[in-house]
Amino acid sequence: MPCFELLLQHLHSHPQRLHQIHAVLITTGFHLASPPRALLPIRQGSSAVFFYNCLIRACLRHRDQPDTSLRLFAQMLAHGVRPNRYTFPSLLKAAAGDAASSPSSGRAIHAQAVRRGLLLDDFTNCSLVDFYARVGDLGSARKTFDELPQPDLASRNSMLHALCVHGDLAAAIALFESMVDGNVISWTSLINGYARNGEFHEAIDLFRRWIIQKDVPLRPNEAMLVSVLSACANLDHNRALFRGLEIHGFIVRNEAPLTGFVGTALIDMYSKHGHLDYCTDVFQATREKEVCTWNAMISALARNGRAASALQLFDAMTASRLRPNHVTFVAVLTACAMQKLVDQGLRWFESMSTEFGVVPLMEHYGCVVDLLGRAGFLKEAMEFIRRMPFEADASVWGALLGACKVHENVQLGDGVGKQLIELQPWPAGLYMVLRNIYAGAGRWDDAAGMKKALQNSGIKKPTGYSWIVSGDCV
DNA sequence: ACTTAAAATG
Repeated sequence: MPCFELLLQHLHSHPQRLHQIHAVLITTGFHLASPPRALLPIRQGSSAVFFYNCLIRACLRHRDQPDTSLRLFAQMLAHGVRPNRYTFPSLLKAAAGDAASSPSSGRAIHAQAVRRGLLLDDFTNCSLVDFYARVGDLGSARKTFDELPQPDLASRNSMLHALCVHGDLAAAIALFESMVDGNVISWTSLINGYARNGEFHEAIDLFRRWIIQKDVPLRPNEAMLVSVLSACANLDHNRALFRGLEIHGFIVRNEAPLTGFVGTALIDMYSKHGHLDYCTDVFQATREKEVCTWNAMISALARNGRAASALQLFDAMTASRLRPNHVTFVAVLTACAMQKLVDQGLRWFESMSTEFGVVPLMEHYGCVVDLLGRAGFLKEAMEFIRRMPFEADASVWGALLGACKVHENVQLGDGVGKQLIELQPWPAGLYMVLRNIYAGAGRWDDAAGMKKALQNSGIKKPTGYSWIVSGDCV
């Protein structure tokens, strides 16, 4: 196998070729074969570490090869190649993105890092904290972090993000406020933490606080803009629209580039507040449209009663080389449901997997049930649920229930309601739909029972919330 | 020559 020597030399002069080389190695199954035979020529020495580090890094781009990074790591140990400080950050990142990873694989890597004396390396520590948080073990992330004598800014930002993701906002705020050297990433993490935990006002306020910081050179930052705009989109209040408009103005004034993601966030924000004309403007002004930008615009049209235009835009999207994803098809099926285009909707549902390779998720089944149900094909919707490849969840039954309500089919609605009783916990809107069905049929006792059940469940009924309007996928 | 922290559409 002297070819590996050649490969290594080639890598020295053409590092950008790494991905091609890695792809070839994967497809030929080389580095997955038993260790000693396949990679014999690169046993020890500094170039071997470099080679492994590069390959492990390449795993980050090849998502389709699960646990390859861990195999590579095991293999390098088996070869007696010693991992160094460049090894662990990539390894941990790759392992965290691997669905099969668990805290225990992290602990094995962690132990190796300790053995290699890398606990003084900021990069490795930061990656460890991040890894534990990403595989859902906040306790270990916290413990690792707390044991660092002097965590650097990146490690603190990692911890901050971890706390936000796991919903421990109090601890996140405490950490944030203790940081005198917080940077844009720290601010973005907490703004996003507020937003994803439903504290939209706080997210917007923190963004404004950041703007007021005069001594910091304000370079508008894409992640921060996206986070705060999504807070404006999700806040169901007129004030939120004005805040969104302000931020849009801020973007224009500061000549922040209207990237695909910022454009997406703006379209979504205007769409949720019913300003379809602004959505169109932003969509046109966004130069490099991402798939999500198209999705946001298609949903905006569908949501604001322009289903035909939504379907036209979907055609335009497929006509360009972009690949629609599962979100695209939620939007398309929603548009079909609103226009009662049953045949067309069913055709798209069929072709999404056969033609576009997008496997339908629960949401898509919910959309089809909504599509059939709205058009009055209640029996067919029921039949469709029976033939689903997996158990329908509350959102799917809820779509059918909504249709029962619209078409005043108390008998089926009653049956569906009984089905739903099996599925806990109920979404808040469900109680009200059931109540209305019973009330519409004059079954006041049952209706009152539902209202009582809602109160007992302790769920707050969101104001202005309607199961029917929000559609198929609640 | 190889390493760390933030973001979105349903």
